[in-house]
Amino acid sequence: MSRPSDLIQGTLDLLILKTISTEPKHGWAIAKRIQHVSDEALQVTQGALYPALHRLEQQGWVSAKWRKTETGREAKFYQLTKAGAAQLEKELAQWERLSNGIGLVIRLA
Amino acid sequence: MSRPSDLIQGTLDLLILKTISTEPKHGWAIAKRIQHVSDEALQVTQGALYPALHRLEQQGWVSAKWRKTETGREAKFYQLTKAGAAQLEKELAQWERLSNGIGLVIRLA
DNA sequence: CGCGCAGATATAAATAACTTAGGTATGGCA
DNA sequence: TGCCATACCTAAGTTATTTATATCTGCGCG
Repeated sequence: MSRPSDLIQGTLDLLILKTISTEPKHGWAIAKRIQHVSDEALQVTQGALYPALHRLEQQGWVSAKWRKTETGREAKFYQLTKAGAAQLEKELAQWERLSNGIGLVIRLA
Repeated sequence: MSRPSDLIQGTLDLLILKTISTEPKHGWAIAKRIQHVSDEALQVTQGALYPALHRLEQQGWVSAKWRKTETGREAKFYQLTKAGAAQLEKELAQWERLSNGIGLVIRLA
């Protein structure tokens, strides 16, 4: 089918929201974090990352502020909003339901 | 913004291949089976189903034959080819890797 | 001191997979 | 006879991605 992507279509929002749920992070750090935490299974390219962040911001699920990183550079920090937290819950539930459904098909074919 | 779809993008091929891995089935039956086995979590609409079947056939992963169903109707039965079985293995491995990666992110944020 | 690289942002064009919305045909049953 | 469930199919539109390109800046190194 398509190229061996390192992302499951439609799960990026979930991944981003979850990744900033503990504390605000900037885009670059979010991508690195997802890669690292997933044990390198997932990879977030910049072409997917930034559009996704802008989408989330437009939906009001994250808010952005320019700030300095620990290394002294300017970066845009994204923070989960209240609506974003609610959305995260929804997406988590959706993911559980659907991925579990796929698990059933795989096991019971 | 992930409309509440009843399918995870990119997993339909896997679901179909797996569903016909035990015995050939026709399109309609494949869709019903996926819905049922997934405990109604997954839903395969016809607009997604038939293009997917044709894709799989073009790739040489399934072969199709017209035959009669148990209820005496003509239907197109899809059977997994050898290449299809190999592809199924690939997609299973890919799914395990990626969904596990998402699981990690969800748990370790 | 200049240069390149890693960190950091961003967008545009192309593509793939889906949703939505049609449409056709047939056998069985009320 | 007329409708419903079964069974097939396609086209147009939407969306999230991939691939490719572009820009800016601190820092380390020769």
